[in-house]
Amino acid sequence: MTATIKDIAQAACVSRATVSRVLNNSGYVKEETKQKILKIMDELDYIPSDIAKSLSTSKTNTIGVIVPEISNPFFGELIKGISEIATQHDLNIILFDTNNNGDKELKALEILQKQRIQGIILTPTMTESKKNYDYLVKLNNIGIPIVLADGHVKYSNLSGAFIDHVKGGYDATEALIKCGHEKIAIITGSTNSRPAQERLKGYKNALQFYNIPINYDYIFYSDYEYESAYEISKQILEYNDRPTAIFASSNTMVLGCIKALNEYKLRIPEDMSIIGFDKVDVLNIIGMNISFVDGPSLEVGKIVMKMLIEILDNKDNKEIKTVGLSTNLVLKGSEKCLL
Amino acid sequence: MTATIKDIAQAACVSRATVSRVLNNSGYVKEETKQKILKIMDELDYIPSDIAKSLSTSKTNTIGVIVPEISNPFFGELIKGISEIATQHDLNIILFDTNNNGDKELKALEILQKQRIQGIILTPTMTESKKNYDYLVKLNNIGIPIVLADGHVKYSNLSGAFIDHVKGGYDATEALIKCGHEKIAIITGSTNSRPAQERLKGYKNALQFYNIPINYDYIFYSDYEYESAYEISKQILEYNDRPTAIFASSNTMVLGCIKALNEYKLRIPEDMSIIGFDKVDVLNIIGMNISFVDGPSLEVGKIVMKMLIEILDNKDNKEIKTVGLSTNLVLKGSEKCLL
DNA sequence: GTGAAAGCGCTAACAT
DNA sequence: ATGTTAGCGCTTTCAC
Repeated sequence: MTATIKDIAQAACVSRATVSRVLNNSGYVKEETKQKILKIMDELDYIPSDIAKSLSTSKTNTIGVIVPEISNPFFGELIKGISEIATQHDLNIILFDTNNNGDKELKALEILQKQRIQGIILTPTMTESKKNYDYLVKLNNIGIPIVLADGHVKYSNLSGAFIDHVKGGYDATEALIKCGHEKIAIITGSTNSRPAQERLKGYKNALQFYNIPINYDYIFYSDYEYESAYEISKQILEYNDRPTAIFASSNTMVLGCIKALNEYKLRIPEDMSIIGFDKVDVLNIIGMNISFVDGPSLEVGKIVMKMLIEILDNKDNKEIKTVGLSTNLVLKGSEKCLL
Repeated sequence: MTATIKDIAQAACVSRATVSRVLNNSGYVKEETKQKILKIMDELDYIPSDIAKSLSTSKTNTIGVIVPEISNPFFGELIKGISEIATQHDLNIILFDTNNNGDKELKALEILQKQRIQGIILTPTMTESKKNYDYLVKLNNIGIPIVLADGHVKYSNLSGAFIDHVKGGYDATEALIKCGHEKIAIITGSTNSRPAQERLKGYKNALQFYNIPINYDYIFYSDYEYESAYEISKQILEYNDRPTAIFASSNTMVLGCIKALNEYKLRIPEDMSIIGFDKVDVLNIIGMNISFVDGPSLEVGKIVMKMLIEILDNKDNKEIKTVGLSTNLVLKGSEKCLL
């Protein structure tokens, strides 16, 4: 087995307390004995046990991160942001991918509790409906600081950083309107997704502001998957009164939309204008210029991590904080100007 | 603070040992007392400490996973595969993204050692050159089972599962040859990447087998980034004796290649045939049919995890195992038939 | 400056 | 079927 603090102490003819002191650079220890101890540590390939330290100090210096889907680049960026700040503060990350599965999310929370991690950053998978009782009870009584990353949990009141999806939806729609479009379809996420609801609201707000009547035949509910967006897009293209523009309000759904357009041999933007939501790197790389609303995922990651650290440094302050983040409209020319 | 096993024992008027027994379903305990204890655990919101358990049992049931770049879908899939098997065996995962940074990789190894994790799955970032001495020493003396996931480490001898990149390169090149191409360019990864070397070797082997002389002007060294692949592709397109096909041997590099072709208004495959390496989901989704060599990333993940579990279950057996995995050529029509 | 000793929360012989 | 007890490897208060 590996050497323990006891072995080091014996070999150096000092007490374990002294070894512990040099380990943590705490308290006084004569330079000479310090050097001796360090030398012996090296010789014996000593590696301190974080487990024992955690048990002793009641601090694990580890946080849990729970996301619905790692492979979605939005969360990849989010994690990168979290990771960057965490590393700066010597915090480790235990990561859980729930695969959009609420039960896995609950399970993850339970594991993290047992692991005695210091805090949790969570993007919940069940944002609205599904009033899973066990889940809410767990979340509200978990006794570990939680910060939400761009995902609300109904019936609970937690700190977090949230992207302004209403503004994002508004901006995208407004951009199309300003190009002269009036027949604008939206493919939105499922009704129990709050971001989806908000993006839709932004869409409606923009239309109202510009006095364009809302045509409910132009509002399509998808499920964030490209397949359904593809089917819906085909449906849109078959319309008698075909829209001139489509706001495909997620990075996956815009792909389904593009696929449908390709199949119908329709060009972007000559034959159909489109705007997406969230960046799709590959499209930009290959030079396919699709305008989109950019959600600051990396920044959200950094901010939530900073918020969590502040909470950890300031345990007594139980106040709930909420940070709003604005989206950024990136126009690449996939919206045709009709004026 | 949270309740401990001691609190439960006192409240239930039993010893801590008995509580521990119901906790682990081990040994005998009367149904009646068991129920009483469970009830009290529930009332007191008892959550056992994995930390204390780990210290006591010298088992953390946690493994470390180190990858060079989470956002690359290849590693996303890999992690999914690992995760799936790990969950089945109640193993937790601590994830490290080294961002292709060798120092971070070394740091990750050190943290994992201190965390007393049971084993490591590693895709090293520094496959060939950079004979970082500290790193090798660490790797060879770490005292924790390591399984490599499709990445070799020179001067070390570790178990792992590896994709047959030679065959992948061969298959791609052969497919082009069989379509009648003779002037085939390859954009390969950096010379210190073993997979890149192997893919190149496959390319050469195929040419030789079909008696096509190797033209070293057609071999281009990139760095796995799309930008350089883009620059190289433009260079290729400017050639007097322009190749009729390009084998862009990674998922990022094929994008740079496509970008260049788009800029030159060249159609695939009418004006240029291309084959990539590793799948790019987005391309398939939007209906852009690019042929590619598919590396079984998900399967690699599952296999390495299973290998690691076997090692953990069988500590005395120190034999080094190596599993080879074949690639799969997926033809989508981006190679024009000249015959 | 350094040591002794108790304790963090749990497990696992060994007793009974 | 249950209790006793000695650890696991480290920190930390209080003495000296």
